[in-house]
Amino acid sequence: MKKTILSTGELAFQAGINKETIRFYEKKKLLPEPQRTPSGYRQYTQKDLKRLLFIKNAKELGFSLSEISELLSLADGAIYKCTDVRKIAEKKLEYINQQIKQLNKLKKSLSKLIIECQKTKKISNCPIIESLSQGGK
Amino acid sequence: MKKTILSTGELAFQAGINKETIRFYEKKKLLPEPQRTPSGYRQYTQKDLKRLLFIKNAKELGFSLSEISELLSLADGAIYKCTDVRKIAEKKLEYINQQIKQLNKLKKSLSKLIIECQKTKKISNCPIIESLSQGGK
DNA sequence: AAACGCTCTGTAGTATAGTACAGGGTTTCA
DNA sequence: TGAAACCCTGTACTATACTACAGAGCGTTT
Repeated sequence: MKKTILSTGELAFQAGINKETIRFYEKKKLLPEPQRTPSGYRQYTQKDLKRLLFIKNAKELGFSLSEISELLSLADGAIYKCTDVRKIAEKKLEYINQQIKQLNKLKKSLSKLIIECQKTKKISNCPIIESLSQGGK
Repeated sequence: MKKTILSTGELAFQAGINKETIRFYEKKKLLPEPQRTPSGYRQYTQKDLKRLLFIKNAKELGFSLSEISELLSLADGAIYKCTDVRKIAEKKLEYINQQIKQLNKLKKSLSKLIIECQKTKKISNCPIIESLSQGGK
């Protein structure tokens, strides 16, 4: 039986997220301000837990908090457009592809330097250092 | 004919780097404290320019400032060991490979969601939102 | 009733890599 | 000589994503 009302600590535990982070997300408007007890303790619901897990999942998919904010606003709308959501995802995908491309380029350059370095018998004048010291890309 | 003594502004221009960044690198010990004129103006040499370009190149190769710091310390040593340098580069390469792997995973997940989203005719209940809302990876 | 643990608030610190600016002094050139 | 252009210092701000902590109040347990 799952509790319907959760304290900050319980919510944090259920979601596997730091308590402070929950307050941080509230400040960032990713989580709505919850009901409070008369003494001021936050009272979260299962809906909040779901939302928090949404954020967690989206983060794992590589979305930034501001992108997640966008996604949440869309999802919060009475009628959100699938295409709007897709647009964000596609933008992210494109960015990820660029990153992969860039990293592959770095990988190539770095691998080349490492191989050169391995072939070198010299103690000093490491090809990696030399290459970094010289101008030109 | 290249000037042998460069002011901060000239060095910045030659290296294609912001003036403030040069002071920042000095604070971070990536650049040594240069000679000064009697009135306190920094006097850089071609050696400093080279070092700055080293930093720039290394950054383009994906090294962080602290890694660059390590590389520079090695290069500064009277006798640095090529293998020490290579170790840093190899560590970086491994990290880059991990990043590529991780990004490829994200790419796959995101592509799948986008394709599902495209197939959907529904206005609401976007598969992307749905997927993010659900638990499980 | 006291102790312990939980929660509250606001502020400040962490890491990364800078950028911007205020308020002064210096150089250069017309 | 005086304005423009440059340089100096220190501090504060940017963005991202938290994390830590002090000092207070609340709630439960013994």
